Amino acid sequence: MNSENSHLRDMLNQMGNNFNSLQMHMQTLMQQQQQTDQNRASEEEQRTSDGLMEPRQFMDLGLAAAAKTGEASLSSSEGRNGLDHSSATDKDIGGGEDEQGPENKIPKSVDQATEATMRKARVSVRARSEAPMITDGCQWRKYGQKMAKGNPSPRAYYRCTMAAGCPVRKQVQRCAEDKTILITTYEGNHNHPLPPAAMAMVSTTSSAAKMLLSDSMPSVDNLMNSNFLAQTMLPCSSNMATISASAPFPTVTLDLTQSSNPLQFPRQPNQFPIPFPDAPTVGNSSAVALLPQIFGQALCNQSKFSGLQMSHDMDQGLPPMHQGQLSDTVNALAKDPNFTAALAAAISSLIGGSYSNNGDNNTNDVVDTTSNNDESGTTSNNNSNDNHKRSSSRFQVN
DNA sequence: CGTATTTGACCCGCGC
DNA sequence: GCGCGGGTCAAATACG
Repeated sequence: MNSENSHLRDMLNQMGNNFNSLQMHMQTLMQQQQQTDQNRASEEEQRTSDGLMEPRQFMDLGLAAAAKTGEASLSSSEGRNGLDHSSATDKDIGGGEDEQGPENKIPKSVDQATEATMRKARVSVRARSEAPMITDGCQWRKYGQKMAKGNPSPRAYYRCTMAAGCPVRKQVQRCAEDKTILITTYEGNHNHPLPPAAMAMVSTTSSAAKMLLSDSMPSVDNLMNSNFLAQTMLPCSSNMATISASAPFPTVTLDLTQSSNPLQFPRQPNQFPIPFPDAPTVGNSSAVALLPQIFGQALCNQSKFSGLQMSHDMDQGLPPMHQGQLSDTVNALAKDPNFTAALAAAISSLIGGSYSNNGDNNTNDVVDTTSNNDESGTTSNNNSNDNHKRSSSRFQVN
């Protein structure tokens, strides 16, 4: 076990280094790409405003409209919240998007754009759970509850109480179609250190959020095309993760339910699936065992997505460096749930650390990946320390 | 008694 | 301008 452990540590170090270099390379390339995209998008916008048909045949027109309005409402909502005025003023002052030449479009850097959207990005997780709220390692305080339209179950609003002034909030609601499914939507970034259990989860879906944002921010075209590519190049049946460009904010949906009935949760027409290969089946009692596989798939997906985007955005295309290596590793590890739980936490923490090293300190969109099934009762929230301890020890690496 | 939850009121954006 | 719906606030209440 020790030798294997050290061997795996080495592998993790290697992966971390590779990831860092890949991440930096990708950022550099994306910055270059955005310059050209800005110009091209502006030209295309002018053409379409002249009454020409949209050339994107595969694209849902509703989604296109939603994505565009989403971009606009994003700016306004940013301004309302007073979180980032700098990014909002550009477009607000500019007024309309028409009649502006390419030189009038202020090219926002990828970092700026991603950071701004990151605050508004949402990560939604669907998980089967009988408990009223799934445990994610953070402490939450309920501050509201509303009946949402079209859903008989109430929607609960929680605020992170691990640190004073932490802006992270989450909404918890049961699925209207299947009440055993708990939909947890996270918004915001933690401004405080997180316990290991939370870190592991944060890192995983922070990757998903980053994937979405880095992809969708530069232009709507990128969002459309890369998702289209993901759909066509990975024609798997599972409906594991979904990127929604529907306004007002970009949302990553991680579906941990793996419903046996694909018709049970009809996909919204303006959502594009990102299928994962070999997705596991999750039952009510095995959600915890799913965790390492979720991590693995998030990592795997991130790698694949990078590859997709690169090959699409850049003519020469950057090889998906660690794709095969990573998926092999993950698949192998996934066969031992006990060990992989710890390992997955280490992997995700490593990746989370690499983000921090890139000057992205608090871009952690937390996501539940566990279902707390050992709770009884349906009206009480469980944020007890017992759960924290259980979760922490579950992911500890010796 | 301190803390967490409940719940009606309130605010705000959006569509008509 | 008005109504609706989503989100938040805060006083009242419950709980340990």
